[in-house]
Amino acid sequence: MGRIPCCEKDNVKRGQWTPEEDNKLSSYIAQHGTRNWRLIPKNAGLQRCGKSCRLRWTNYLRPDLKHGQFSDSEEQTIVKLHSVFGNRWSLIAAQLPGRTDNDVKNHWNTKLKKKLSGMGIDPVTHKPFSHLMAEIATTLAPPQAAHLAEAALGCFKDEVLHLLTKKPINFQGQHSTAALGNNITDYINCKPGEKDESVERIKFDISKAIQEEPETIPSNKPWDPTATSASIGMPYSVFPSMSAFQFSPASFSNRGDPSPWSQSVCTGSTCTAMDQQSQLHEKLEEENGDDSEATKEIRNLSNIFNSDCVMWDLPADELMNPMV
DNA sequence: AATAACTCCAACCGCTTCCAC
DNA sequence: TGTGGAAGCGGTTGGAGTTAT
Repeated sequence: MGRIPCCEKDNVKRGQWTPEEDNKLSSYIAQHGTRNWRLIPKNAGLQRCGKSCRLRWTNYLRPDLKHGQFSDSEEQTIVKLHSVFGNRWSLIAAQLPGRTDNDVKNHWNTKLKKKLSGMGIDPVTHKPFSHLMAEIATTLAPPQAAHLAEAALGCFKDEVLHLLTKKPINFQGQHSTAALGNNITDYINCKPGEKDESVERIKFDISKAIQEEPETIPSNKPWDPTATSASIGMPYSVFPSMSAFQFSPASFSNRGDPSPWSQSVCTGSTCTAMDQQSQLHEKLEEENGDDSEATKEIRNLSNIFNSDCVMWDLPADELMNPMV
């Protein structure tokens, strides 16, 4: 049963490559190219599996590879593309000359994920944790919402604890509007023995929010006209040039991206945000007339979402390998 | 100085996709 | 159209190096 192994496992060496092995592989490939990986180790005089040779070549020996630290702009590109494609490392790496999917994946797992968590952003959805929790509270009806909110708190436990205990975070005004932000600030400032109590308070606020009328809950949604830029509280200062680094459902609706990732992200309340926004726009026009301040503000928000500064609105010509 | 804890990344594993026949 | 082998891909692991206690 199962597949035939690509090589005799007993006769192949595993583990770290020696410089001598690297030389053998590099010089063989320089002469003969990379056709048929199964024959390469045999012909190059290596006791390695063909798969292992391929990996060593593509991830380390290839002359066009860039070794060393990722630059700020490379990190920005990874974050932007990850917000669109998720863990499609090869797709992301294709936009970074000299970087492999393994490089990108490792860098994401060891650095960028923590960086985003430290900024209060969920690295999976690219949304602020507080926004996710508030969204659970505002979009679901009790009693399911209570259980889901509890579960969500459990899911994000590690990220939240990392966020709260290791990194000093500037919630940029979140404290002034969001109850959850308030309690998170309390959590940061409280003594170690009081942390459990703070977690309980966060949970309590979630359940309280669930029981309140939706209108009374701070939405933390950037497309919500009642939420000012300060109340949205996106502390993106880690990437200085990413002031426009905002999550926006507009890109999904504008591009009609059929990828499973977009589809999975573009569900529930986030995907209907533009609909909600346009409905609100119409309603305000009816109530206040076309030139009222409120109507203008909504229009400005619409422009922001439709402009190129939105985080994952990468113009096609900016991509190394435009994706289809 | 010893060692425990943590970080990072190269390499491996197994599943999926591609392609020649 | 179906099949089998090769290549591609993403998740996971192991271990070397570094930092904290």
